[in-house]
Amino acid sequence: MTEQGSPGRSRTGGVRERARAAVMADLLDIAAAHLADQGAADLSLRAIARELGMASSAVYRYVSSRDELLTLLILRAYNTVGEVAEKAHADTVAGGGDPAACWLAVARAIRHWAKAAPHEYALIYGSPVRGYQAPQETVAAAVRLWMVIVRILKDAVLGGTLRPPAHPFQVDGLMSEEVTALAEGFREPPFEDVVVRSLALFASLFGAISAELFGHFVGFGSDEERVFDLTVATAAVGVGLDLPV
Amino acid sequence: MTEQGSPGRSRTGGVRERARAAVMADLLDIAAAHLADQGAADLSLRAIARELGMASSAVYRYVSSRDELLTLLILRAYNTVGEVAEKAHADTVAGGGDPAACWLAVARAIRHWAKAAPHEYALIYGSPVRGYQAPQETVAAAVRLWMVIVRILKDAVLGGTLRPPAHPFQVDGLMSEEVTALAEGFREPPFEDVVVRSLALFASLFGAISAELFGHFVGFGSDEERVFDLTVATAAVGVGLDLPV
DNA sequence: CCGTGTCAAGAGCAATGCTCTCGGTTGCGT
DNA sequence: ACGCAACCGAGAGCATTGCTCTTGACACGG
Repeated sequence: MTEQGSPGRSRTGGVRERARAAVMADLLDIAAAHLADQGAADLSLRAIARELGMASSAVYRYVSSRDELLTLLILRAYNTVGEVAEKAHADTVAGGGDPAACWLAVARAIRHWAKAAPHEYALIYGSPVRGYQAPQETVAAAVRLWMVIVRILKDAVLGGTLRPPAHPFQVDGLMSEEVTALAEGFREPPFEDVVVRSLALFASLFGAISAELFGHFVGFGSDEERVFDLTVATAAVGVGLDLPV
Repeated sequence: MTEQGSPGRSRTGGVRERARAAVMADLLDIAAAHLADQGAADLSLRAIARELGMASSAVYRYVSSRDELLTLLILRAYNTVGEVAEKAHADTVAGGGDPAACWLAVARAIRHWAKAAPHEYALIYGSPVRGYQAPQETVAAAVRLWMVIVRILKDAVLGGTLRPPAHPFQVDGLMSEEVTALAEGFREPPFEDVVVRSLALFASLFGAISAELFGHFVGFGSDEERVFDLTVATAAVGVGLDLPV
């Protein structure tokens, strides 16, 4: 962290840095594997070192602390979920789906990923770990999913498929400048409150997956996939999207 | 837990058991305090023993493992949130509020509790801890909140304030028997899909609080309370409740 | 009034995160 | 081409954790 990471003088891709990068990649892969089948709480630097064939102290050359490792894995997870969302969106658009179909596809895709990698999901959308506080890098990655939501809503407005709210919300000056800038196009009626409604989409997705994954919906429905679809669809109705379920 | 609760032979409140109960209460209080300001991950039996003035090994007379302590705290948290919800509901009903106002009040009350006790909230609604699996006892406590939701919806149907869905969902045989039994009264159109829609209410509440508490909405809105209100209200619109925001 | 059962203490084991120091190696600048 | 500085890995070590086992003491109840 001091300055060992970026040698500065050696601008050529030296042999040493290549080796370092390779070890780093191995380390991250092993860590991701451990995370995947044991969870974040049991992630042990010593165990990783063991599997890496190094002394436990040596891994500190690559990662300054356990928390930094977690941060790296968090970043990785955020980017994965961002890619999943973007891919599902692109695929649906390519298949001729309308915005509502897009949102359903994105929601399903993220749920699918979450069920396949529950510990990674929990790492980013569950309780934050120990004294961890999101570094600025993570927010950029985390915003990718929300950007997909905004894009879907924008397409719906432009395509005329977004049902205007029956009871619009008063949202003057509620959202921050950066956010309204990112969501350009939601200023005039009847869609001036869509930006804040997009958060409901986010929250419902997040809440539905967490509830299912963390066991709060156990025993409620026989077909969890359909329960999920309908849960997400209900929230979407409130935003003005009628999902094809 | 075994049979100590029902003394059997010593029907008189024995001195010994009284002392035991007192120590147990102290232990739980200290554990709750540690949980409150350090989080579940840092909860240490040794630290509790220290504060209790006992040897670390002695606490195992009262609690068989760290996980059992966590379970006890989880139970306590579930009951707290259940009480909070029930009280908010009762107060609003007493104040003459309609079902929509009830749901807003309940949602706000739970958010308020969550912000005051974030670690307890995370304990039950965040990522599940280590190898922990919810014992049967916890589900009864966890269901209290959902029962409040169902009651609100039932009152809305009976009072005629629940807007029928524009596009009803096909829900034949989707929900389990116990659940439909608990939510008696949601079988015939146009409200046959309200039970599954109630899960959307749950998920949106859960998702909105988690998102705010775990930092996923940082920098979005200037007034977090109002963002929360509108997020919950959006999902409620999808269920047929128009919250007074 | 004494035996039984409960309690607490202490030592100890296997882990963990992290630090420090010590050689060995590499590679860049002079 | 060489030497020094940076880098890298190993090992020992500290403080901490959960949990177990054994031992001694106390209190309660017959």
